[in-house]
Amino acid sequence: MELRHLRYFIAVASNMSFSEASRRLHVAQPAISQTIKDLEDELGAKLVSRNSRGIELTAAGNAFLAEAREIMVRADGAKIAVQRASKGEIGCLRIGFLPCAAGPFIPALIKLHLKEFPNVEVRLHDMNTEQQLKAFEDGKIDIGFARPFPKERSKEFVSEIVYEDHLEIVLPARHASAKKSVVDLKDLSGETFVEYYRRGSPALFGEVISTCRKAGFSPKTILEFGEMSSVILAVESGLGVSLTLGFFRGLLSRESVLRQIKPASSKIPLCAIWPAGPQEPVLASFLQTLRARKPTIKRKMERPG
Amino acid sequence: MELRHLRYFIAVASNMSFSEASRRLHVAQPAISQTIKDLEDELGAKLVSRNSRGIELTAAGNAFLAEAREIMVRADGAKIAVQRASKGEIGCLRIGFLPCAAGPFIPALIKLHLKEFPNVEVRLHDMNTEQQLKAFEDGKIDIGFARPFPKERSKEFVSEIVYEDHLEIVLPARHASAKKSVVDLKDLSGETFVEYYRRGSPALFGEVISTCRKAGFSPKTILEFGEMSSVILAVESGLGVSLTLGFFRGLLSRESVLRQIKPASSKIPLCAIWPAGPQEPVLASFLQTLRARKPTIKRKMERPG
DNA sequence: TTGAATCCATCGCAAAAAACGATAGGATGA
DNA sequence: TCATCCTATCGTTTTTTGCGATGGATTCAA
Repeated sequence: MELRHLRYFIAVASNMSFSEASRRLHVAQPAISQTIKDLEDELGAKLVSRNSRGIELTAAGNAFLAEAREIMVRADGAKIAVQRASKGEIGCLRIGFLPCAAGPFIPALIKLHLKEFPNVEVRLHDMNTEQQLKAFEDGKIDIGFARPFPKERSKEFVSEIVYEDHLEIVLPARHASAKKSVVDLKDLSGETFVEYYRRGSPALFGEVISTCRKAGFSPKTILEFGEMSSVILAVESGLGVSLTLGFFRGLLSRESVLRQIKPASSKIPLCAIWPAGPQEPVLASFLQTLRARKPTIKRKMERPG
Repeated sequence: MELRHLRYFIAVASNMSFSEASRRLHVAQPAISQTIKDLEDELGAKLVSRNSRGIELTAAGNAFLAEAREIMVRADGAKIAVQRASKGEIGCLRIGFLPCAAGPFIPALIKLHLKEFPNVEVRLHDMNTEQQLKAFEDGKIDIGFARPFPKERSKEFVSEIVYEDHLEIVLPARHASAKKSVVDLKDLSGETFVEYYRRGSPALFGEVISTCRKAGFSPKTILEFGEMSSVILAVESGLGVSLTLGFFRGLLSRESVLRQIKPASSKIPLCAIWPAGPQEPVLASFLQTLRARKPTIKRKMERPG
């Protein structure tokens, strides 16, 4: 049985005539007769009773007609589903993101995307950069917002910088250097550094170290905390100073200040990362949304001025 | 697009391999490749991404797979529906019946039939014989329980006697003839006859007349009533006597009696009637039930002894 | 690194299926 | 009775489908 049999049978049943069906289908009448006969033979039951003067459907024919129509509707539905899936209008998009660095702009971005693609299912998974790399290997996410992946893996992925930040220094409000608008990092070589824990963000931690090196020293003591708010609290309690990302300024109270540093750190990018190679339409359309939104994200996340 | 495309695609997607699908389908691998390609061309989207070492479904492919599976299930369902319809297991059976003569056995008969064919939809329509004839012409019923149709229409129908009854006489309990066990109809030639109205059952009415003729007279006065209970009531009120069917004995009170007559009337059959020609399976299976039930119906409806 | 194995795509040809045109048989209606 | 309309059947042509052979690409193992 093929859809052709159903198409012909539906035409015959709808017009109650072989010859009318043949005209509608632009097919010769013997082809219709033959096809209906084949269908009846395969099903093992007469579907049409051929009386003189027109035809009638048997009970089996009526039952089959209803099913056949349903099938044709679904066949059209299948085509439409493919069209829509291939335009990225339907499907599932699994997003990994760094909660601290991407969390602030993710909700608005998703909302924007769903406005245009309301039938896409979005799943958010908060993961650090390391976890995202693994999630890609396991095929668990389609795109990630993370720090750059190790260079040796870069061929497997495409990435695009969403925004960049710098390291700045958090000082207790009463600290001597707090009066300057740009702090010379060398002046802090004797301080205890309070930082976000290494494993949580190796790239960030590494940048802290190398920025100090660039200033000509290695941090004497480093306290690591697993929560950024704990880091700030420690500074405000006078335990030390912290080199951290500018956009954390929102967490500061009156007890601490954020200052630019000299020498400046490298730029610390937050990237959108996805597997190299053929790209699913849901992802492609999401990337379009992301690119359109990027200026807004940059404005929000990068240090003003 | 044909079901073949769906079958092949489902096999490819299920096995995640063209060559494995070709083995399962007992079809050469190039045929699979070509068919999937044709399908993709028609849908205007890649369904399968051919990587080295195995293949992957695209988002469009996944969307299509779900639909395709659904369609194949429904296609099987359509075949099954036809099988069942052609065995009379599903469908709709519209029954016309004489309420007085067929009503008493119809419920049990339907119940019996539905026990074996629970998915048949039964619709009951109470109609007199004349209405049933018209209902057949309009294609409104599939089988009728009625008095025999006029001979000139008999070629269009097949009929089968369900049970037969005789005319008997209903007399007021105090009537002179009520003492006899068999009443000589001649003795009643001067009586008023109270009968079920002619149009309601021409065959029955005609038999009343011809039975009187057989006894050698024409009824002097005939009162017609539209309800059998009114007929009985009239007799019990002393308005006359009534030649009627034996099985109405159930309606009688102490005020009237039912007696056999001499000469006996012709047998009055109640028939199952259906259109000649090809016969729908729902009807065929119902006829089987009817034939199996007929002895019980006869016992119930015909006069004992 | 090389050779064997596996996988999918392509090509030319053969087989099968579908469609066509002609025509026959049956019923209807003027 | 003849003309008309409808469906079934037959033989032929066209289209589709399938097969075998082959090639490029990749993987795995020696």
